[in-house]
Amino acid sequence: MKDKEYLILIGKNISRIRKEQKLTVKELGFRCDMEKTNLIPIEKGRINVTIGTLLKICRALDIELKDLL
Amino acid sequence: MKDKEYLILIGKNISRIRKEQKLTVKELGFRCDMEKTNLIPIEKGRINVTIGTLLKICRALDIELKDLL
DNA sequence: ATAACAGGTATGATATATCATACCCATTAT
DNA sequence: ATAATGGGTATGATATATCATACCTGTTAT
Repeated sequence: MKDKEYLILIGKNISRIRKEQKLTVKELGFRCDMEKTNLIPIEKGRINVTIGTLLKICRALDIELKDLL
Repeated sequence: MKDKEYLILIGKNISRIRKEQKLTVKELGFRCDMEKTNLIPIEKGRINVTIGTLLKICRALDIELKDLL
């Protein structure tokens, strides 16, 4: 799978799980201390996100990193 | 698990799998078009590596991203 | 109608991942 | 002895992830 496809998949998983938990992007941003201007592109798969950032998001959603892959 | 611990774990897995395949850092670098000055800190877990970089390494080692977590 | 909210984009600033080069220290081979 | 090799560090340059602010659009609530 190409990088971009992989990043899009990860982003979709974040977006899906966030919505399942009835969270807005803003609320997720508050939980993991991130800006929505960075979260939205991540959910869209436009950013080559780091492991550290993914871990922050995972903790905010109470999931494991492998749940995003 | 803390970010740093997670990054160290990923790095150890890269290093272990590379050695299992009898590859030097230089050879791995050649395969994934990366510098050893960047690969070594990644194997040490000192760098907050991106998904894109991990995917390059995974392709060079013929493994899946989840194999590193 | 309009105020509040949610997702989304644009942009400039800052932090840092990655590159490129040079160098050090052990170990191994000649 | 020394040349070659492998892991490792230091550093300056470049690319880009992330922050911070401002703004737009559509939807919902009052």
